[in-house]
Amino acid sequence: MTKKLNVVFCGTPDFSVPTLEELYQNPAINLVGVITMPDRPAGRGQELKSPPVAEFAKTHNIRLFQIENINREEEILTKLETMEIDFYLVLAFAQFLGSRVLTMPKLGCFNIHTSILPKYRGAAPIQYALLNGDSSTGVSIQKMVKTMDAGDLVHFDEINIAPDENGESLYNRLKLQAGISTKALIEKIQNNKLVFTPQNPFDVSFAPTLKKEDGFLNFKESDYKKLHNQVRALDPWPGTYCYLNSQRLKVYAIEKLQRILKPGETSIEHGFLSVGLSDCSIRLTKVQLEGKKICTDTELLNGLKNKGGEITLNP
RNA sequence: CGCGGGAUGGAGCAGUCUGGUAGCUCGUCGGGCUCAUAACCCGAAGGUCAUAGGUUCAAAUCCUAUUCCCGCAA
Repeated sequence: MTKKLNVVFCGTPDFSVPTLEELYQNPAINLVGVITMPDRPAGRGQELKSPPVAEFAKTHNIRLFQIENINREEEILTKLETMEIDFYLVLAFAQFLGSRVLTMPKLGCFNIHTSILPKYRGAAPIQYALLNGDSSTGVSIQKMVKTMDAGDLVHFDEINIAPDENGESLYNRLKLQAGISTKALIEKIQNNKLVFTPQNPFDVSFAPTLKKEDGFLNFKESDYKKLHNQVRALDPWPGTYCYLNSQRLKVYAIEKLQRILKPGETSIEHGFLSVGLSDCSIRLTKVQLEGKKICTDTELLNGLKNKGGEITLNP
C-alpha cells in the first residue's frame, strides 16, 4: 500500500459534489480540506444559503474553509503550506488561484474542465458545445497555470451529445463524469503514469460567461438550427425568452412547423403560438409568462382570449 | 426584511378598485352535421372562489394572519 495522497478540494456548486464525494471515499486519498465560497443570500427572500460543497463538507466532517479570496487569506495559506499537500483539485470554484497557491502542492493544482481542451476555455463550455451543435464533448483535467484553462492536459474523457439533449441533461452527465475522471486521474498518479500534454495553441477557442441577454430569441434573424440549439443549450440556465407584446415570455420548447410565415410574423391560429424564422416557421410549444407557471402555448392563448387585443411576439 | 406577479370547476384566465348566491376560452361526456377534420351546431356534468379568523343583513370581492407557486435580481 502506497502512501495516501494529501488533497485539498476547491469547488462551490452542486456540480462539484460528485467529484468531492469521489475524493472523500477514495482509499488512496487523504482529503485534508475543502475550500469554497462564503454563504450568500440567494433566491427569493434573499436568505443566506451555504454552497452545496460546504453542506457536503459539514455533513461529513471535512475541514472546511469558506473564503472570499483564497489568495488573500494569509493565515490559511500558511497553514496549508505546512500540510505537505500532494495536489489541489479545482472544479467550478469561481475564484482564481494565485501563484503562491499554484506552486504550493508537490504535483501542482489540477482543474477539471467540462470540454476537451483547448476547445472552449472559459466559464460556459457546456452551453457552447450545445450552441454550436457539437456531437461530442467531454471532461479534461489540466495542470493549472496562471492563464485560465491553458495548462498541460493530464487526462480527458470524451462523451457523446444526443441531437436533442439540453443543457440540464448534459450538465448532469458531465457532473457525474467529472467524478469518474477524477478516479482515473488518481489511478494515473498512483501508478506514476501521469503524462503532461501541452495544448495546441492553434486549436484554442473560448466559451465566455453567458449573459441573460444571450437567451433572447431573435426569430427574424435566426434559422431553425440556430434557434433550436439556443433553446436547448440555455435550458435551464440562463433560459431563452422573447417578448409577447410588452411582457417577457420564457420559451422552453419549440417545434418546427410546415406552414409558412414571414420572418418575425406572429400567428395564433389553431391554438398554436407560432412565429416565422429566416428559413421556416416554428411553434412555441412550452412557454411561461412572467409571474406565471410553465404551460403550453394553447393554454396560454386560451387565457389570453378573454383579454382581447393583438398578440405580437417581439413587437 | 432586495423588487414584483399569482392561488376562482380538469387546464389557462376574467370578475376583486365601485360587496348582493360565479363567467370566458378550452377540455371531458352525450347528441347532430360531415367522405373527413385542429372545423361547425345543440345539450350536460363539474367550483365550500388557497387556508383560518374578522367586518357586514350579505364577502371571490373589504380587514388581519398563514400556507403554497412563480418572474426579476443575486
